Amino acid sequence: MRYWLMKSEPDTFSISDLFNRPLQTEHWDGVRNYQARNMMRDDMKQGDQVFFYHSNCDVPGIVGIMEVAKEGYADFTAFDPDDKHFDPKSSPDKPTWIMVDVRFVRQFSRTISLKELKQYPALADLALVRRGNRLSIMPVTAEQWAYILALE
DNA sequence: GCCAACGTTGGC
DNA sequence: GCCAACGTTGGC
Repeated sequence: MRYWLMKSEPDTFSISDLFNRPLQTEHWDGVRNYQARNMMRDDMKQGDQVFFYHSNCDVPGIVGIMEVAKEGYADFTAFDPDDKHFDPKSSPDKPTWIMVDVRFVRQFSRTISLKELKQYPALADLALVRRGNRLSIMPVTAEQWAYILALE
C-alpha cells in the first residue's frame, strides 16, 4: 500500500465537505497537471492512504486522512463546456485527464500546519516543504507518513 | 493583493 | 528544440 498527499482549497472542497458527501466519498476532479495525472492513473490503488491538505487558506496544513475508494478513471468535468475545468482536447474516447474517488477516513484533532511541517529535519525531503513545490498530489513515504501521524 | 516558482504555449 | 511570454499555484 502506498501513501499520498492531496491538496484542496477548503473554500472549494474541504475535509468537512468530504465528510458530508454520500458514503463520505467523492471524485477528485479538476486536476490538470500531467505529473499529478500520471500518479492517479498509474500509481494510486484502492485502499492507499491519503493526507488531506488544505491550501490557500488561513492555516495551510494537513487536516486528516482519506483513502482511495476507486482507482483512476476519466475526469468527466473535462468534457463539460460549462465546467471550469473544461478541456476541449479531452474526449470520452480518449480522456486526457484522470481522477480517483476518495473516501473520508478521519479528521485530525488539529491542523498540522505547513509551518510546523517545515520545522522537522525528518520531513525535509517531503515534496510539500520543498521550495517552490506546486504539485497538488504527491507521494509520501511510509516513514514520513508515520512521522506525521505521530505529530497529531 | 503581491509575487516567486514553475508549467504550458507558441513563434521561430 | 529553444525560449520568451503568459497563466496558475499557493504561501505570505
